[in-house]
Amino acid sequence: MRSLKQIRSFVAVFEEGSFTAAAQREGATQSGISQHIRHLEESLGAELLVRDGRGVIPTAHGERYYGECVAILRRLDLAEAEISRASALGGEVRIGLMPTFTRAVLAPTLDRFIAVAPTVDMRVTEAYSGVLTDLVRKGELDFAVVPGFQGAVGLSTTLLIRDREMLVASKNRLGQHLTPICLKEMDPLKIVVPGPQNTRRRTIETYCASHGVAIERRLQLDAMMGTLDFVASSEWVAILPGVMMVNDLDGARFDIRPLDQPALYSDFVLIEPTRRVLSPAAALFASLLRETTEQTITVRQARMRDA
Amino acid sequence: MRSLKQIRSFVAVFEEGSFTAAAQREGATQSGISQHIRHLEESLGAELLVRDGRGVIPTAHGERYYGECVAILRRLDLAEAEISRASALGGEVRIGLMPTFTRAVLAPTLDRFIAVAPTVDMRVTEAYSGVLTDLVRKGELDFAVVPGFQGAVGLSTTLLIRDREMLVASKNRLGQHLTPICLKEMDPLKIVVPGPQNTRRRTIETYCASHGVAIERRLQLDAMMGTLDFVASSEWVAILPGVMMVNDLDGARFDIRPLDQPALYSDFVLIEPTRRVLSPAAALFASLLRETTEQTITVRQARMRDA
DNA sequence: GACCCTCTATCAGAAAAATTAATATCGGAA
DNA sequence: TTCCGATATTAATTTTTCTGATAGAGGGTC
Repeated sequence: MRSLKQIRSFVAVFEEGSFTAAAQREGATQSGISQHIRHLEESLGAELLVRDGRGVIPTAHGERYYGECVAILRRLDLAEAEISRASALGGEVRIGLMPTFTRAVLAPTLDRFIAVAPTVDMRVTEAYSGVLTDLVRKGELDFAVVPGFQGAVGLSTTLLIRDREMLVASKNRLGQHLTPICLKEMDPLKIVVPGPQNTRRRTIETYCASHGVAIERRLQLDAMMGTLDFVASSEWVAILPGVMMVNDLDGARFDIRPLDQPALYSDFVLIEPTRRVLSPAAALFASLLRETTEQTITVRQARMRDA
Repeated sequence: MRSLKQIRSFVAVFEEGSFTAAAQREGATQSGISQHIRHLEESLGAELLVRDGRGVIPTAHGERYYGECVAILRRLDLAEAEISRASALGGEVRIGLMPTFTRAVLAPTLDRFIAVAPTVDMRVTEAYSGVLTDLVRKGELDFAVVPGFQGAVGLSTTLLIRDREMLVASKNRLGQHLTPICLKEMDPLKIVVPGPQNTRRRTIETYCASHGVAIERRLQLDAMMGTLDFVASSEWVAILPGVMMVNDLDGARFDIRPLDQPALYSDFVLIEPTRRVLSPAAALFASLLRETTEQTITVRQARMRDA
């Protein structure tokens, strides 16, 4: 009577907030999902979801049942992972990274990963956090690394790294490379910022507003690589996570100075679907990514002490 | 791909140790069970059970997977119980009791239960522990109360009550009713015992052998009521759990004296299928049964102090 | 309020999966 | 070897699931 398909359908509808979206995610039709939910509700003898013409809202029963269902799916996934993938580093790993990570730490991580797990079919998607979050929830990525945030339905979150934010400008424009800098004491900034849909935008604006940083002009640029290129060849500056800039610590192209008074830190978290368990290969990649990132930060701190 | 039917089939085969028995329990055919297991093994890419011509033996993978599966089924059952049965005292309750319990504590328990849960369809099966255990494992009983023992696959065990064993004889044959008695100091016993398939047989033999109790003659009688009747009208004695004898504390029919030096205690446990969760009604009955039994024991202890 | 847009429910036919009964096969015991 | 009790296999059948089309319900907009 009860089936796992019904449960998976319910979890998908709950997380996506919509039958239609759930159908897409599960590779099914809206009609099929609708019937699964109906049968589930009938056999439980209780409503789980209220259809409100504009999507669905779970009932109290639905909320509780969802929690159990996710836990059950996860446990099943874990049990099966133990048997079939049993420590074999194979299969495919699909991860999502923001440009922050693809710029500098991806390459060395990949080097190490491929050396250890040569047979894994590796796929990296570069996108901004909103897109990555959706892809992870849909199950199209094993995990993604995104800015720390306040949770999302169906995702589990683990802190991967905490990194310092840097003021970046072209060479010889900021003075003492790699030494702390207090923005409040500078001339008004001509600053490049990402669009409002980007989590970083709010972080930066909040920092500037609450610490009296003067801004002369603001330029909205939603391309990370473009931002760096533009900054390198102009008098504009940008605020970027330090982890992006590890290959430019020599000062050949950029002046890089950590924000100070107060320092600004950004969290990056690993998100994965709660209903699933990371494969050994994916878990390995995640730990290598963390290690590599931590090493680059350590290297930078050493350089900063020297400077 | 994976389905709950497959998982339930696997759990049944594991617990019954046989495809054929599992098929019966699940109300399916042996062929269907066989296919479910095959699909499960194929999709996991691992053997779970070794067919050895004389039943099945789980592999190491099978053992681990079984544990997870039971936990998952139980959790699902719990989740659904919370929703559909939500504290409604209804449906049916099927329990199994040994004659030990049906003789004296069943009636008052039923009285109390029916007063509180008048709409429940109540079914009591009287049998010895082996039969009850099988019925519980097959899911045909919600729970049963049997002598404490060393676990069985697929069953969870909870101690219900610990009771003192009594020497029972017809009136005026044992001397001081309700006072402790040391068997070693008695003349050789003419004792009625149950057959070797009964758990009590071993308990009694062990006690007698290890505490120097002399036995003149032994009579094997596998009927509890018959035993009592025979004892009441002869010079034979029996060793019985105190809880059976609460209605005979007045000494009108029997002399009853607790074994002493050392006292002999018997545990009675509640067994239920691990994969399921007791319905609220069943749980209520279990707790009433325990309460009632404890009360009878308390009453007896008061009488014993007086004696 | 009429209209439109988006979402879910329902239905019947098509496809897929589970189930069965019959039978083959295997392994151990006498 | 032969038999017995068990599981595996197979093909036909039954049941369930899935789909595509369509109907209906609920908000937003003009």
